[in-house]
Amino acid sequence: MPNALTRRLEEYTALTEADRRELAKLTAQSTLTIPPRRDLIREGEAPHSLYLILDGWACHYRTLEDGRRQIVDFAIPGDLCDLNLFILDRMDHSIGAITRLKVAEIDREMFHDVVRKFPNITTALWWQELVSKSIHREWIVNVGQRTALERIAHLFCEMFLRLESVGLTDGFCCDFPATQVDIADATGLTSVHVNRTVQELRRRDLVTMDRQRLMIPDMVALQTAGLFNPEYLHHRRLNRHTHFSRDAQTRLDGTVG
Amino acid sequence: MPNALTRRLEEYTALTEADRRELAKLTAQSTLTIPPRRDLIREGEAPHSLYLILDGWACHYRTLEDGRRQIVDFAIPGDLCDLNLFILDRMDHSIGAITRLKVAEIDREMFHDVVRKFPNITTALWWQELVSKSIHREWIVNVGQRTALERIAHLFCEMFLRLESVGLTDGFCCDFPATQVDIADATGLTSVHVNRTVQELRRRDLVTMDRQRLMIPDMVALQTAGLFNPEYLHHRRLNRHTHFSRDAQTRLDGTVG
DNA sequence: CGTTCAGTTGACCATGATCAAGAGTGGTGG
DNA sequence: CCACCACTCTTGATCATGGTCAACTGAACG
Repeated sequence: MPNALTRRLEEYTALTEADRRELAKLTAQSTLTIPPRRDLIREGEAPHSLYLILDGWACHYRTLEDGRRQIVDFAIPGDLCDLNLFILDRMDHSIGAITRLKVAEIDREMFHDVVRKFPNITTALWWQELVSKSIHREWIVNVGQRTALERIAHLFCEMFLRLESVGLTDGFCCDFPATQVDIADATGLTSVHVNRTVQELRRRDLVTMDRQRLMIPDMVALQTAGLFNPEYLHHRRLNRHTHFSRDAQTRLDGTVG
Repeated sequence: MPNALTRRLEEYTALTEADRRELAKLTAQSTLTIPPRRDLIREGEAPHSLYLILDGWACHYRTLEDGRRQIVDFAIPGDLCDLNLFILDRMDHSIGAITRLKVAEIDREMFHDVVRKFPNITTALWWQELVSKSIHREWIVNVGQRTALERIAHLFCEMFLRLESVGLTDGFCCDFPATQVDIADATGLTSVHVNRTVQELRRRDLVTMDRQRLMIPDMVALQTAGLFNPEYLHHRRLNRHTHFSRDAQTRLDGTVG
Protein backbone atom coordinates (compact mmCIF):
# COMPACT_ATOMS: atom_id res chain seq x y z
CA MET A 1 0.00 0.00 0.00
CA PRO A 2 1.40 3.41 -1.01
CA ASN A 3 1.78 5.78 1.89
CA ALA A 4 -1.27 7.83 2.68
CA LEU A 5 0.42 11.21 2.48
CA THR A 6 1.66 10.56 -1.04
CA ARG A 7 -1.73 9.33 -2.05
CA ARG A 8 -3.39 12.33 -0.50
CA LEU A 9 -1.08 14.88 -2.10
CA GLU A 10 -1.51 13.22 -5.47
CA GLU A 11 -5.15 14.06 -5.12
CA TYR A 12 -3.91 17.51 -6.00
CA THR A 13 -0.86 17.19 -8.17
CA ALA A 14 1.30 14.64 -9.92
CA LEU A 15 4.46 13.97 -7.96
CA THR A 16 7.73 12.81 -9.46
CA GLU A 17 9.49 9.64 -8.39
CA ALA A 18 11.95 11.82 -6.47
CA ASP A 19 9.10 13.59 -4.67
CA ARG A 20 7.64 10.27 -3.66
CA ARG A 21 10.92 8.96 -2.38
CA GLU A 22 11.41 12.12 -0.34
CA LEU A 23 7.98 11.80 1.21
CA ALA A 24 8.63 8.18 2.08
CA LYS A 25 11.84 9.23 3.77
CA LEU A 26 10.06 11.93 5.78
CA THR A 27 7.48 9.45 6.88
CA ALA A 28 9.93 6.79 7.94
CA GLN A 29 12.25 9.02 9.95
CA SER A 30 10.78 8.98 13.40
CA THR A 31 7.46 7.36 14.14
CA LEU A 32 5.74 7.20 17.47
CA THR A 33 2.74 5.38 18.83
CA ILE A 34 0.17 7.13 20.98
CA PRO A 35 -2.44 5.31 23.05
CA PRO A 36 -6.11 6.13 22.45
CA ARG A 37 -7.53 9.25 24.11
CA ARG A 38 -4.11 10.74 24.78
CA ASP A 39 -3.36 14.27 23.60
CA LEU A 40 -0.66 14.77 21.01
CA ILE A 41 -0.36 18.42 21.88
CA ARG A 42 -2.45 20.87 23.86
CA GLU A 43 -3.81 24.34 23.33
CA GLY A 44 -1.31 26.94 24.54
CA GLU A 45 1.76 24.76 24.05
CA ALA A 46 4.49 25.71 21.62
CA PRO A 47 4.52 23.28 18.71
CA HIS A 48 7.91 21.58 18.41
CA SER A 49 7.46 19.39 15.39
CA LEU A 50 5.08 18.50 12.66
CA TYR A 51 2.87 15.45 13.00
CA LEU A 52 1.75 13.29 10.14
CA ILE A 53 -0.92 10.70 10.87
CA LEU A 54 0.17 7.28 9.63
CA ASP A 55 -2.49 5.12 11.21
CA GLY A 56 -5.59 5.70 13.31
CA TRP A 57 -7.80 8.71 13.92
CA ALA A 58 -7.16 11.91 15.84
CA CYS A 59 -9.20 15.06 16.34
CA HIS A 60 -8.54 18.77 16.57
CA TYR A 61 -10.57 20.35 19.34
CA ARG A 62 -11.03 23.37 21.53
CA THR A 63 -12.51 23.52 24.99
CA LEU A 64 -14.30 26.33 26.76
CA GLU A 65 -13.49 27.27 30.34
CA ASP A 66 -16.55 25.46 31.63
CA GLY A 67 -15.64 22.18 29.95
CA ARG A 68 -17.71 22.30 26.79
CA ARG A 69 -15.67 20.73 24.01
CA GLN A 70 -15.92 21.26 20.27
CA ILE A 71 -14.14 19.01 17.82
CA VAL A 72 -13.25 21.19 14.85
CA ASP A 73 -11.86 18.47 12.59
CA PHE A 74 -10.90 14.85 12.48
CA ALA A 75 -7.45 13.80 11.29
CA ILE A 76 -6.96 10.53 9.44
CA PRO A 77 -3.97 8.85 7.81
CA GLY A 78 -2.26 11.19 5.36
CA ASP A 79 -3.30 14.31 7.26
CA LEU A 80 -0.63 16.69 8.43
CA CYS A 81 -1.45 18.29 11.74
CA ASP A 82 -1.11 21.96 10.94
CA LEU A 83 1.66 23.86 9.37
CA ASN A 84 1.02 26.38 12.13
CA LEU A 85 4.27 25.75 13.84
CA PHE A 86 6.24 27.51 11.16
CA ILE A 87 4.40 30.70 11.72
CA LEU A 88 2.27 30.69 14.84
CA ASP A 89 4.05 30.31 18.13
CA ARG A 90 1.34 28.72 20.22
CA MET A 91 -1.23 26.07 19.51
CA ASP A 92 -4.68 27.62 19.47
CA HIS A 93 -6.28 24.18 19.83
CA SER A 94 -5.45 20.67 21.01
CA ILE A 95 -4.94 17.50 19.04
CA GLY A 96 -6.08 14.28 20.67
CA ALA A 97 -5.85 10.63 19.68
CA ILE A 98 -9.16 8.88 19.16
CA THR A 99 -7.72 5.44 18.45
CA ARG A 100 -4.25 4.13 19.03
CA LEU A 101 -2.26 6.37 16.75
CA LYS A 102 0.86 5.99 14.67
CA VAL A 103 2.34 9.33 13.77
CA ALA A 104 5.49 10.43 12.03
CA GLU A 105 7.21 13.26 13.83
CA ILE A 106 8.92 15.48 11.32
CA ASP A 107 11.28 18.02 12.74
CA ARG A 108 11.43 21.61 11.61
CA GLU A 109 14.83 21.45 9.93
CA MET A 110 14.09 18.41 7.92
CA PHE A 111 10.81 19.85 6.83
CA HIS A 112 12.36 23.17 5.85
CA ASP A 113 14.82 21.23 3.76
CA VAL A 114 12.07 19.50 1.85
CA VAL A 115 10.23 22.75 1.34
CA ARG A 116 13.37 24.33 -0.10
CA LYS A 117 14.23 21.49 -2.44
CA PHE A 118 10.89 20.12 -3.55
CA PRO A 119 8.57 22.80 -4.81
CA ASN A 120 5.98 20.26 -5.92
CA ILE A 121 5.66 19.00 -2.39
CA THR A 122 5.47 22.51 -0.98
CA THR A 123 2.64 23.46 -3.26
CA ALA A 124 0.84 20.21 -2.49
CA LEU A 125 1.16 20.91 1.22
CA TRP A 126 -0.36 24.33 0.84
CA TRP A 127 -3.12 22.74 -1.16
CA GLN A 128 -3.80 20.45 1.78
CA GLU A 129 -3.81 23.44 4.10
CA LEU A 130 -6.34 25.32 1.98
CA VAL A 131 -8.54 22.26 1.64
CA SER A 132 -8.59 21.82 5.38
CA LYS A 133 -9.61 25.44 5.69
CA SER A 134 -12.45 24.75 3.28
CA ILE A 135 -13.45 21.81 5.47
CA HIS A 136 -13.55 24.19 8.44
CA ARG A 137 -15.94 26.40 6.49
CA GLU A 138 -18.17 23.44 5.78
CA TRP A 139 -18.22 22.53 9.45
CA ILE A 140 -19.38 26.05 10.29
CA VAL A 141 -22.24 25.53 7.86
CA ASN A 142 -22.89 22.11 9.35
CA VAL A 143 -23.32 23.22 12.94
CA GLY A 144 -24.81 26.58 11.97
CA GLN A 145 -27.51 25.53 9.53
CA ARG A 146 -28.17 21.84 9.37
CA THR A 147 -30.56 19.78 11.49
CA ALA A 148 -29.24 16.99 13.69
CA LEU A 149 -29.91 14.33 11.08
CA GLU A 150 -28.35 16.38 8.31
CA ARG A 151 -25.27 17.11 10.40
CA ILE A 152 -24.55 13.50 11.14
CA ALA A 153 -25.32 12.33 7.62
CA HIS A 154 -23.00 15.05 6.37
CA LEU A 155 -20.22 14.03 8.71
CA PHE A 156 -20.52 10.41 7.61
CA CYS A 157 -20.33 11.41 3.93
CA GLU A 158 -17.32 13.62 4.51
CA MET A 159 -15.33 11.08 6.47
CA PHE A 160 -16.17 8.31 4.04
CA LEU A 161 -14.92 10.30 1.06
CA ARG A 162 -11.83 11.46 2.90
CA LEU A 163 -11.04 7.88 3.87
CA GLU A 164 -11.72 6.75 0.34
CA SER A 165 -9.24 9.27 -1.01
CA VAL A 166 -6.49 7.60 0.97
CA GLY A 167 -7.64 4.09 0.18
CA LEU A 168 -9.14 3.29 3.55
CA THR A 169 -12.60 2.25 2.44
CA ASP A 170 -13.72 -1.19 1.47
CA GLY A 171 -16.72 -1.12 -0.81
CA PHE A 172 -19.50 0.54 1.13
CA CYS A 173 -17.68 0.20 4.44
CA CYS A 174 -15.08 2.04 6.44
CA ASP A 175 -13.80 2.16 9.98
CA PHE A 176 -15.42 4.82 12.08
CA PRO A 177 -13.79 4.79 15.50
CA ALA A 178 -15.29 8.05 16.76
CA THR A 179 -17.75 7.39 19.58
CA GLN A 180 -21.17 8.94 19.77
CA VAL A 181 -19.74 11.39 22.28
CA ASP A 182 -17.11 12.37 19.71
CA ILE A 183 -19.76 12.75 17.05
CA ALA A 184 -21.75 14.90 19.48
CA ASP A 185 -18.75 17.15 20.12
CA ALA A 186 -18.11 17.43 16.40
CA THR A 187 -21.68 18.32 15.48
CA GLY A 188 -22.63 20.51 18.43
CA LEU A 189 -25.24 18.04 19.68
CA THR A 190 -25.52 15.94 22.83
CA SER A 191 -24.57 12.29 22.73
CA VAL A 192 -28.13 11.34 23.67
CA HIS A 193 -29.46 13.10 20.64
CA VAL A 194 -26.71 11.68 18.43
CA ASN A 195 -27.77 8.24 19.57
CA ARG A 196 -31.38 8.83 18.61
CA THR A 197 -30.44 10.41 15.33
CA VAL A 198 -28.12 7.57 14.34
CA GLN A 199 -30.96 5.20 15.08
CA GLU A 200 -33.13 7.22 12.75
CA LEU A 201 -30.47 7.01 10.02
CA ARG A 202 -30.39 3.25 10.56
CA ARG A 203 -34.16 3.02 10.45
CA ARG A 204 -34.12 4.78 7.10
CA ASP A 205 -31.47 2.34 5.83
CA LEU A 206 -29.05 5.18 5.22
CA VAL A 207 -26.27 3.66 7.32
CA THR A 208 -25.50 0.67 9.44
CA MET A 209 -23.06 0.91 12.30
CA ASP A 210 -21.72 -2.18 13.91
CA ARG A 211 -19.22 -1.23 16.54
CA GLN A 212 -16.36 0.69 14.86
CA ARG A 213 -17.55 -0.05 11.37
CA LEU A 214 -19.70 2.21 9.23
CA MET A 215 -21.55 1.00 6.14
CA ILE A 216 -23.23 3.34 3.68
CA PRO A 217 -25.37 1.18 1.41
CA ASP A 218 -26.58 4.12 -0.68
CA MET A 219 -24.18 7.03 -0.74
CA VAL A 220 -26.38 9.12 -3.00
CA ALA A 221 -29.29 8.82 -0.58
CA LEU A 222 -27.09 9.72 2.37
CA GLN A 223 -25.68 12.75 0.55
CA THR A 224 -29.20 13.90 -0.21
CA ALA A 225 -30.22 13.47 3.41
CA GLY A 226 -27.20 15.48 4.56
CA LEU A 227 -27.37 18.18 1.87
CA PHE A 228 -23.87 17.06 1.06
CA ASN A 229 -21.98 18.48 -1.90
CA PRO A 230 -18.40 17.17 -2.13
CA GLU A 231 -17.03 20.18 -4.01
CA TYR A 232 -15.58 21.65 -0.84
CA LEU A 233 -13.22 18.71 -0.48
CA HIS A 234 -11.52 19.79 -3.72
CA HIS A 235 -10.76 16.20 -4.65
CA ARG A 236 -9.54 15.81 -8.18
CA ARG A 237 -10.46 12.22 -8.63
CA LEU A 238 -14.16 12.73 -8.14
CA ASN A 239 -15.72 9.32 -8.42
CA ARG A 240 -19.06 7.62 -8.60
CA HIS A 241 -20.09 9.00 -5.23
CA THR A 242 -20.07 12.63 -6.20
CA HIS A 243 -22.74 15.21 -6.39
CA PHE A 244 -22.27 15.38 -10.13
CA SER A 245 -23.11 11.75 -10.61
CA ARG A 246 -26.17 12.28 -8.49
CA ASP A 247 -27.31 15.03 -10.81
CA ALA A 248 -26.59 12.74 -13.72
CA GLN A 249 -28.59 10.00 -12.09
CA THR A 250 -31.50 12.30 -11.39
CA ARG A 251 -31.48 13.27 -15.02
CA LEU A 252 -31.48 9.64 -16.10
CA ASP A 253 -34.29 8.83 -13.69
CA GLY A 254 -36.25 11.69 -15.17
CA THR A 255 -37.65 12.46 -11.76
CA VAL A 256 -36.43 16.02 -11.73
CA GLY A 257 -36.96 18.72 -14.37
CA MET B 1 -3.46 56.84 7.86
CA PRO B 2 -1.21 53.89 7.00
CA ASN B 3 -2.85 51.35 4.76
CA ALA B 4 -4.76 48.62 6.52
CA LEU B 5 -2.94 45.71 4.91
CA THR B 6 0.45 46.97 6.06
CA ARG B 7 -0.89 47.57 9.50
CA ARG B 8 -2.45 44.14 9.60
CA LEU B 9 0.67 42.32 8.41
CA GLU B 10 2.77 44.20 10.90
CA GLU B 11 0.63 42.59 13.54
CA TYR B 12 2.76 39.61 12.68
CA THR B 13 6.15 40.80 11.52
CA ALA B 14 8.19 43.92 11.10
CA LEU B 15 8.27 45.02 7.48
CA THR B 16 11.04 46.98 5.87
CA GLU B 17 10.50 50.31 4.19
CA ALA B 18 10.78 48.50 0.83
CA ASP B 19 8.12 45.99 1.86
CA ARG B 20 5.82 48.80 2.82
CA ARG B 21 6.35 50.62 -0.43
CA GLU B 22 5.65 47.45 -2.36
CA LEU B 23 2.42 46.86 -0.47
CA ALA B 24 1.32 50.42 -1.09
CA LYS B 25 1.97 49.87 -4.79
CA LEU B 26 -0.08 46.68 -4.84
CA THR B 27 -2.92 48.43 -3.13
CA ALA B 28 -2.96 51.41 -5.42
CA GLN B 29 -2.80 49.54 -8.70
CA SER B 30 -6.43 48.88 -9.51
CA THR B 31 -9.21 49.69 -7.12
CA LEU B 32 -12.88 49.13 -7.67
CA THR B 33 -16.02 50.10 -5.86
CA ILE B 34 -18.81 47.63 -5.23
CA PRO B 35 -22.31 48.64 -4.15
CA PRO B 36 -23.70 47.16 -0.93
CA ARG B 37 -25.20 43.66 -1.09
CA ARG B 38 -23.52 42.84 -4.40
CA ASP B 39 -21.41 39.68 -4.70
CA LEU B 40 -17.72 40.04 -5.40
CA ILE B 41 -17.49 36.46 -6.55
CA ARG B 42 -19.74 33.41 -6.30
CA GLU B 43 -19.34 29.82 -5.28
CA GLY B 44 -18.38 27.69 -8.27
CA GLU B 45 -16.73 30.51 -10.21
CA ALA B 46 -13.06 30.43 -11.08
CA PRO B 47 -11.22 33.11 -9.17
CA HIS B 48 -9.45 35.50 -11.53
CA SER B 49 -7.72 37.85 -9.17
CA LEU B 50 -7.02 38.52 -5.57
CA TYR B 51 -9.16 40.98 -3.64
CA LEU B 52 -7.94 43.14 -0.84
CA ILE B 53 -10.54 45.02 1.16
CA LEU B 54 -9.65 48.70 1.38
CA ASP B 55 -12.85 50.07 2.82
CA GLY B 56 -16.15 48.63 4.04
CA TRP B 57 -17.25 45.17 5.14
CA ALA B 58 -17.77 42.00 3.15
CA CYS B 59 -18.64 38.47 4.16
CA HIS B 60 -17.70 34.98 3.09
CA TYR B 61 -20.72 32.72 2.93
CA ARG B 62 -22.11 29.44 1.69
CA THR B 63 -25.68 28.64 0.84
CA LEU B 64 -27.53 25.34 0.93
CA GLU B 65 -29.76 24.22 -1.90
CA ASP B 66 -32.88 25.19 0.02
CA GLY B 67 -31.69 28.73 0.62
CA ARG B 68 -30.27 28.52 4.12
CA ARG B 69 -27.23 30.77 4.27
CA GLN B 70 -24.26 30.62 6.59
CA ILE B 71 -21.76 33.45 6.83
CA VAL B 72 -18.42 31.82 7.61
CA ASP B 73 -16.40 34.99 8.11
CA PHE B 74 -16.52 38.73 7.79
CA ALA B 75 -13.88 40.61 5.84
CA ILE B 76 -12.80 44.07 6.88
CA PRO B 77 -10.16 46.51 5.60
CA GLY B 78 -6.76 44.86 5.41
CA ASP B 79 -8.21 41.40 4.80
CA LEU B 80 -7.16 39.52 1.71
CA CYS B 81 -9.95 37.44 0.26
CA ASP B 82 -8.35 34.03 0.05
CA LEU B 83 -5.15 32.95 -1.48
CA ASN B 84 -7.20 30.07 -2.86
CA LEU B 85 -6.91 31.17 -6.39
CA PHE B 86 -3.29 30.17 -6.60
CA ILE B 87 -4.10 26.60 -5.80
CA LEU B 88 -7.80 25.84 -5.90
CA ASP B 89 -9.53 26.25 -9.21
CA ARG B 90 -13.05 27.00 -8.08
CA MET B 91 -14.47 29.09 -5.30
CA ASP B 92 -16.04 26.87 -2.68
CA HIS B 93 -17.92 29.84 -1.23
CA SER B 94 -19.14 33.31 -2.19
CA ILE B 95 -17.94 36.70 -1.11
CA GLY B 96 -20.55 39.42 -0.80
CA ALA B 97 -20.39 43.11 0.00
CA ILE B 98 -22.18 44.18 3.14
CA THR B 99 -21.52 47.90 2.78
CA ARG B 100 -20.31 49.83 -0.20
CA LEU B 101 -16.91 48.33 -0.71
CA LYS B 102 -13.60 49.57 -1.97
CA VAL B 103 -11.33 46.72 -2.99
CA ALA B 104 -7.97 46.50 -4.63
CA GLU B 105 -7.87 43.92 -7.36
CA ILE B 106 -4.44 42.40 -7.55
CA ASP B 107 -3.73 40.28 -10.55
CA ARG B 108 -1.97 36.94 -10.39
CA GLU B 109 1.23 37.99 -12.12
CA MET B 110 1.80 41.01 -10.02
CA PHE B 111 1.15 39.04 -6.92
CA HIS B 112 3.50 36.25 -7.95
CA ASP B 113 6.14 38.87 -8.49
CA VAL B 114 5.78 40.18 -4.98
CA VAL B 115 5.86 36.67 -3.56
CA ARG B 116 9.09 35.97 -5.42
CA LYS B 117 10.85 39.14 -4.42
CA PHE B 118 9.57 39.90 -0.94
CA PRO B 119 9.88 36.92 1.38
CA ASN B 120 8.78 38.99 4.39
CA ILE B 121 5.52 39.77 2.72
CA THR B 122 5.00 36.18 1.66
CA THR B 123 5.44 34.90 5.17
CA ALA B 124 3.18 37.58 6.52
CA LEU B 125 0.52 36.59 4.01
CA TRP B 126 0.68 32.97 5.09
CA TRP B 127 0.41 34.17 8.65
CA GLN B 128 -2.79 35.94 7.72
CA GLU B 129 -4.06 32.77 6.05
CA LEU B 130 -3.36 30.65 9.13
CA VAL B 131 -4.96 33.21 11.42
CA SER B 132 -8.07 33.22 9.32
CA LYS B 133 -8.13 29.43 9.58
CA SER B 134 -7.92 29.78 13.35
CA ILE B 135 -10.85 32.19 13.19
CA HIS B 136 -12.80 29.54 11.29
CA ARG B 137 -12.10 27.10 14.11
CA GLU B 138 -13.38 29.59 16.64
CA TRP B 139 -16.54 30.07 14.63
CA ILE B 140 -17.16 26.32 14.68
CA VAL B 141 -16.89 26.50 18.47
CA ASN B 142 -19.16 29.51 18.48
CA VAL B 143 -22.05 27.96 16.60
CA GLY B 144 -21.42 24.49 18.03
CA GLN B 145 -21.16 25.21 21.73
CA ARG B 146 -22.18 28.68 22.74
CA THR B 147 -25.64 29.95 23.65
CA ALA B 148 -27.26 32.69 21.60
CA LEU B 149 -26.09 35.41 23.95
CA GLU B 150 -22.57 34.05 24.10
CA ARG B 151 -22.38 33.77 20.32
CA ILE B 152 -23.35 37.34 19.69
CA ALA B 153 -21.17 38.69 22.51
CA HIS B 154 -18.30 36.66 21.08
CA LEU B 155 -18.84 37.98 17.57
CA PHE B 156 -18.89 41.56 18.86
CA CYS B 157 -15.62 41.01 20.75
CA GLU B 158 -13.95 39.44 17.75
CA MET B 159 -14.94 42.10 15.28
CA PHE B 160 -14.04 44.89 17.67
CA LEU B 161 -10.53 43.54 18.20
CA ARG B 162 -10.06 42.87 14.51
CA LEU B 163 -11.14 46.39 13.69
CA GLU B 164 -8.92 47.75 16.43
CA SER B 165 -5.92 45.96 14.96
CA VAL B 166 -6.33 47.94 11.75
CA GLY B 167 -7.07 51.19 13.52
CA LEU B 168 -10.79 51.29 12.86
CA THR B 169 -12.03 51.71 16.40
CA ASP B 170 -12.60 54.90 18.24
CA GLY B 171 -12.39 54.46 21.98
CA PHE B 172 -15.17 52.04 22.90
CA CYS B 173 -16.88 52.39 19.54
CA CYS B 174 -16.66 50.94 16.08
CA ASP B 175 -18.77 50.71 12.96
CA PHE B 176 -20.80 47.56 12.76
CA PRO B 177 -22.66 47.58 9.46
CA ALA B 178 -23.83 43.96 9.57
CA THR B 179 -27.61 43.81 9.97
CA GLN B 180 -29.34 41.55 12.45
CA VAL B 181 -30.05 39.21 9.56
CA ASP B 182 -26.31 39.07 8.83
CA ILE B 183 -25.56 38.43 12.49
CA ALA B 184 -28.17 35.68 12.43
CA ASP B 185 -26.56 34.04 9.39
CA ALA B 186 -23.15 34.29 11.03
CA THR B 187 -24.22 32.78 14.33
CA GLY B 188 -26.66 30.16 13.16
CA LEU B 189 -29.62 31.89 14.77
CA THR B 190 -32.74 33.54 13.38
CA SER B 191 -32.92 37.30 13.07
CA VAL B 192 -35.84 37.35 15.48
CA HIS B 193 -33.78 35.69 18.13
CA VAL B 194 -30.78 37.89 17.38
CA ASN B 195 -33.00 40.88 17.93
CA ARG B 196 -34.12 39.64 21.33
CA THR B 197 -30.62 38.67 22.32
CA VAL B 198 -29.12 42.00 21.35
CA GLN B 199 -31.80 43.64 23.46
CA GLU B 200 -30.71 41.46 26.34
CA LEU B 201 -27.08 42.52 25.82
CA ARG B 202 -28.23 46.12 25.85
CA ARG B 203 -30.32 45.56 28.94
CA ARG B 204 -27.23 44.24 30.70
CA ASP B 205 -25.25 47.29 29.57
CA LEU B 206 -22.80 45.12 27.67
CA VAL B 207 -23.27 46.95 24.38
CA THR B 208 -25.16 49.78 22.85
CA MET B 209 -26.05 49.76 19.18
CA ASP B 210 -27.24 52.87 17.53
CA ARG B 211 -27.76 52.16 13.87
CA GLN B 212 -24.43 51.10 12.34
CA ARG B 213 -22.44 51.94 15.41
CA LEU B 214 -21.43 49.52 18.14
CA MET B 215 -20.25 50.64 21.57
CA ILE B 216 -18.72 48.28 24.10
CA PRO B 217 -18.53 50.17 27.37
CA ASP B 218 -16.91 47.29 29.27
CA MET B 219 -14.91 44.96 27.05
CA VAL B 220 -13.88 42.72 29.92
CA ALA B 221 -17.51 42.15 30.88
CA LEU B 222 -18.47 41.41 27.27
CA GLN B 223 -15.59 38.96 26.89
CA THR B 224 -16.70 37.20 30.03
CA ALA B 225 -20.28 37.02 28.77
CA GLY B 226 -19.09 35.56 25.45
CA LEU B 227 -16.45 33.21 26.87
CA PHE B 228 -14.09 35.11 24.65
CA ASN B 229 -10.37 34.44 24.71
CA PRO B 230 -8.46 36.49 22.12
CA GLU B 231 -5.55 34.06 21.78
CA TYR B 232 -6.99 32.60 18.61
CA LEU B 233 -6.59 35.91 16.81
CA HIS B 234 -2.83 35.58 17.23
CA HIS B 235 -2.39 39.31 17.54
CA ARG B 236 1.04 40.33 18.65
CA ARG B 237 0.13 43.66 20.04
CA LEU B 238 -2.22 42.38 22.68
CA ASN B 239 -3.57 45.41 24.42
CA ARG B 240 -5.64 46.43 27.37
CA HIS B 241 -8.67 44.55 26.12
CA THR B 242 -7.15 41.12 26.21
CA HIS B 243 -7.86 38.07 28.24
CA PHE B 244 -4.53 38.51 29.98
CA SER B 245 -5.44 41.91 31.25
CA ARG B 246 -8.68 40.45 32.51
CA ASP B 247 -6.74 37.90 34.51
CA ALA B 248 -4.52 40.70 35.76
CA GLN B 249 -7.53 42.72 36.74
CA THR B 250 -9.11 39.79 38.52
CA ARG B 251 -5.89 39.39 40.45
CA LEU B 252 -5.92 43.06 41.37
CA ASP B 253 -9.53 42.88 42.41
CA GLY B 254 -8.64 39.95 44.57
CA THR B 255 -11.95 38.33 43.70
CA VAL B 256 -10.39 35.16 42.37
CA GLY B 257 -7.73 32.84 43.74
C1' DC C 1 -44.94 60.37 0.06
C1' DG C 2 -44.94 55.82 -0.86
C1' DT C 3 -41.73 51.97 -0.90
C1' DT C 4 -38.35 49.27 1.05
C1' DC C 5 -35.67 47.34 4.47
C1' DA C 6 -34.10 46.88 9.26
C1' DG C 7 -35.71 46.35 13.57
C1' DT C 8 -39.34 44.98 16.97
C1' DT C 9 -43.03 42.43 19.30
C1' DG C 10 -46.25 38.56 20.44
C1' DA C 11 -48.12 33.90 20.43
C1' DC C 12 -47.15 29.40 19.77
C1' DC C 13 -44.28 25.48 18.62
C1' DA C 14 -40.38 21.99 17.94
C1' DT C 15 -35.89 20.56 17.98
C1' DG C 16 -32.77 19.10 20.72
C1' DA C 17 -31.05 19.47 25.88
C1' DT C 18 -31.13 17.66 30.45
C1' DC C 19 -31.39 14.26 33.93
C1' DA C 20 -31.40 9.74 35.27
C1' DA C 21 -31.17 4.97 34.97
C1' DG C 22 -30.13 0.64 32.79
C1' DA C 23 -27.94 -2.72 29.22
C1' DG C 24 -24.20 -4.40 26.48
C1' DT C 25 -19.17 -4.79 25.79
C1' DG C 26 -14.35 -5.09 26.68
C1' DG C 27 -10.45 -5.03 29.47
C1' DT C 28 -8.04 -6.10 33.82
C1' DG C 29 -6.57 -8.32 37.74
C1' DG C 30 -7.38 -11.52 41.57
C1' DC D 1 -11.94 -18.10 34.64
C1' DC D 2 -14.70 -14.99 36.52
C1' DA D 3 -15.77 -10.60 38.92
C1' DC D 4 -15.47 -6.06 38.56
C1' DC D 5 -14.94 -1.71 36.47
C1' DA D 6 -15.20 1.56 32.95
C1' DC D 7 -17.03 3.04 28.93
C1' DT D 8 -20.26 3.23 25.24
C1' DC D 9 -24.72 2.84 23.89
C1' DT D 10 -29.67 3.02 24.85
C1' DT D 11 -34.17 4.51 26.64
C1' DG D 12 -37.67 7.41 29.00
C1' DA D 13 -39.59 11.64 30.93
C1' DT D 14 -39.45 16.36 31.13
C1' DC D 15 -37.82 20.87 29.94
C1' DA D 16 -35.89 25.08 27.57
C1' DT D 17 -33.67 27.36 24.07
C1' DG D 18 -34.42 29.13 20.12
C1' DG D 19 -37.54 28.66 15.73
C1' DT D 20 -41.75 29.93 13.15
C1' DC D 21 -45.27 32.87 11.64
C1' DA D 22 -47.27 37.13 11.36
C1' DA D 23 -47.99 41.81 12.04
C1' DC D 24 -46.37 46.40 13.00
C1' DT D 25 -42.96 50.51 13.61
C1' DG D 26 -39.66 53.61 12.09
C1' DA D 27 -35.98 55.36 9.36
C1' DA D 28 -33.94 56.15 4.73
C1' DC D 29 -34.38 57.21 0.13
C1' DG D 30 -35.93 58.16 -4.27
